Amino acid sequence: MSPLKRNDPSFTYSSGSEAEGSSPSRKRARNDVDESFRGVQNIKVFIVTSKLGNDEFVALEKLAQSRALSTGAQRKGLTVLKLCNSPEAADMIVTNIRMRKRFERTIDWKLAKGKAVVTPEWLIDSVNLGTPQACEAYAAIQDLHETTEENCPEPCEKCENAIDSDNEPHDGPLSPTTTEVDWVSHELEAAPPKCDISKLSYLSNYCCQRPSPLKCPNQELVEQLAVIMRFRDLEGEAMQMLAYEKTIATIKAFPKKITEDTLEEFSKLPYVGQKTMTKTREFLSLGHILETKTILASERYESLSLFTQVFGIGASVARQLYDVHGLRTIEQLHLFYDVDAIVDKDEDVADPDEPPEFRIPHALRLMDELNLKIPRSEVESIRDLVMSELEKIEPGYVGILVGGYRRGKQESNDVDIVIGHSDPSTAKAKITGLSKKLTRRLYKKGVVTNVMHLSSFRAPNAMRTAHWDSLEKALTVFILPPNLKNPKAPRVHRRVDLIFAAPQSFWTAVVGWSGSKMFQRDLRRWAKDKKMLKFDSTGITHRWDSKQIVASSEEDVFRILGLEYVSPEWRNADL
DNA sequence: CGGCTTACG
DNA sequence: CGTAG
DNA sequence: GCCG
Repeated sequence: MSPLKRNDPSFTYSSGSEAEGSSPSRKRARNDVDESFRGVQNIKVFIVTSKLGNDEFVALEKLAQSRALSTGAQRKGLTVLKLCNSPEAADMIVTNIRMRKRFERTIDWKLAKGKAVVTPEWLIDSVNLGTPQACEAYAAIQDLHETTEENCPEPCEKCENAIDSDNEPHDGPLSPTTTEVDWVSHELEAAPPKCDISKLSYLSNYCCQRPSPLKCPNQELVEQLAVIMRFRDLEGEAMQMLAYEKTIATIKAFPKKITEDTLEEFSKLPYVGQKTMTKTREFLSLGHILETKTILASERYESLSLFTQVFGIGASVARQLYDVHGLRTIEQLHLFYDVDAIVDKDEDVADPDEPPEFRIPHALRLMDELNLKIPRSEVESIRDLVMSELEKIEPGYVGILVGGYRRGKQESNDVDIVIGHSDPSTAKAKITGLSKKLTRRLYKKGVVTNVMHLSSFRAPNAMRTAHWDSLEKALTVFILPPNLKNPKAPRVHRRVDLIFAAPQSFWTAVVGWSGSKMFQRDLRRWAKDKKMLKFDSTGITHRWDSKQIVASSEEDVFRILGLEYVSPEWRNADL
């Protein structure tokens, strides 16, 4: 039957996330932000150097620094990991040591009994999953297992769940009994799913209720349909394109290989109609879709695809270039836009303080580089560079890598970072204007070469009551400074999107910018259709009175919407 | 046959 | 119309 | 192109 069977108790109260208080909505009406966004919880972490290589230690330090995590339901606000220099001051001790005797030589045993003593994997998983993990599964020393559980800094619902599922052989994150794990490679791997995907259903009409992996069992069919989808887009058939996007999103969550045996079940899935079935049958019998083969063989598709790869050229301009100007190749585009001449002209008027705007000639020159995939390690380097620059402006900024990286993609097309501030009382002031300030600094350092788009907080809208836009964004081009380890490594221009979020928008921004595109669209569609809520870049608001509902964690966003939590690795509803 | 995310530049 | 997820 |  329908997977949408639950009646949502949270509907009446608009948010199931209130920890206390019998009339949450009235309280919120008084002061939205301060009531719901209660500030920072610091987790102080001490890392034991023994039994860690220097590189490993440095990597762990980086992980623990200025990292924003979401809290559980009981506490509201940001959780920030803080490194500290002494074990006495710490809440948690991270160690790679497993033997009690060796550990006792480093840390006083009585002291350790008052802390949570965990393996490096706790740090890695907590950062990768975006929320502090229950310590129980990560106890480093057998004899400290119980005290570690008791002293875990986030004793919330997750710990209860962990106890509930105690007898279950959870193949969860990492076995605490494992010794000598290759944890550096774990850091690079997609985080293991922590959501309960058994509560999701691939039959839902909304992809935000389905578990969508990065690669599905029918990935080849998806690729074939995606060609038709792109072609519909290029030809300006937006609704047909949308239909293919939805069909693809459905298939991404279908866990069975489509064969003659499963074809009937497949035909009943949402957004799988007659046209899809015809094409799927072709794929089953021929190994490809007939229309896809035709499209791929056409010069028109090849040229239009090529043209739209240039930032600033969409389907409409691409068609005009093809139909009106008769252009076919990138070389012809270069001539058409007179790239060399415009570059010279631009250099004459360039402001040394402000990064030049990004126009089509720039995009053309950099097209080859910008189309290169970015490995996860470089995504992380770019994040580290941005965060260290922010640290110089003022301490307390936090950043989360979002986009495809967060969904587990091994290679990204661009880098997306949501930036906030850990002190909610001053965060708005510290975020306002930061977009321009940061990009200017990075431009002067030679890291940012261009800014394609800058937006800032808008003035209050006269029509609506006290409603500020709470996102700033900077769409930029980066080039990293030479790598000291191998100076000869090629340096490539990269697209980097920086999103600056006020505290009340932080977690909705993280969810939105984590994508996928289709996942985000269906969250908004769900909010509208089922919950009478509006989900936009500023957050979630009631449609009738425009009162904002502030989410205090990523999971809170799902709770507010009355949805099961879906972790980022399962939000890959797009191709 | 209307609707399909939403906003900014 | 182009950008973003 | 598919759903309600």
